[in-house]
Amino acid sequence: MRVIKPHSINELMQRVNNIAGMTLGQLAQQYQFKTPEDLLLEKGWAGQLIEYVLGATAGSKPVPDFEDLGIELKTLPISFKGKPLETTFVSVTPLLNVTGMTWQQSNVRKKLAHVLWLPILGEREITPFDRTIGSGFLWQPSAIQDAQLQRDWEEQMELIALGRVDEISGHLGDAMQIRPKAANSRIVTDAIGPNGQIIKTLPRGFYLKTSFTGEILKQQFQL
DNA sequence: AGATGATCATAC
DNA sequence: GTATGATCATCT
Repeated sequence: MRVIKPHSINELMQRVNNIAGMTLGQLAQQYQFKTPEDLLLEKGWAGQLIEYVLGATAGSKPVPDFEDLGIELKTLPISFKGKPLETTFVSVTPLLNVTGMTWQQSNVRKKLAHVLWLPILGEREITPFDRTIGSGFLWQPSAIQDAQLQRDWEEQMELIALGRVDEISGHLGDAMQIRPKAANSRIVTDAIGPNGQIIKTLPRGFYLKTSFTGEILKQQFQL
């Protein structure tokens, strides 16, 4: 038995509204999911549970979670104060063949074109079972937000194009940063080196900083 | 405390 | 290794 995919945005949002206020544990029981004691070994558990419950279709394919609707699902752990507790992974950072790439055609922009944010009260002192699901909402970047992301993307992708990937750290970027995205720090992938040669480096990913997602929450709930 | 760097599971 | 889902652990 699996959940059938939602056939409209309205249907999707009805499902989202129906799970608001429930705990992850309640939801997990209802759908025969096991709830881990902690997320040490299952960091993606909440996201995968919610995907299943809402009828997401993508699996591990590089397409939006709700492909037909063009919507990407992102769970967002928040504190008691309603602020994001973690950065939000967006996509892997391309390190080869980046000359000529544009923000308009980037994977980051495509991923963030239409996002279903689902806040979850995720303080570490709350066991996964008791974490409460908040009110999910749809979001599309404003012109200002898009420009903000574009600046960060272009600044950091330029360094990569110039063969300076190893100078990149999480300190760069106003709204979006580049950080490691790998099973461990010994994993390597190809990138452009300082002299234009191919070098081995740690795989990276784009992450939205908590200040940026915090503003998204603010704009949504402070109205 | 908050942010950066490191890491975990799974499918292919 | 890459892509999906992210949070953990450590340092400042």
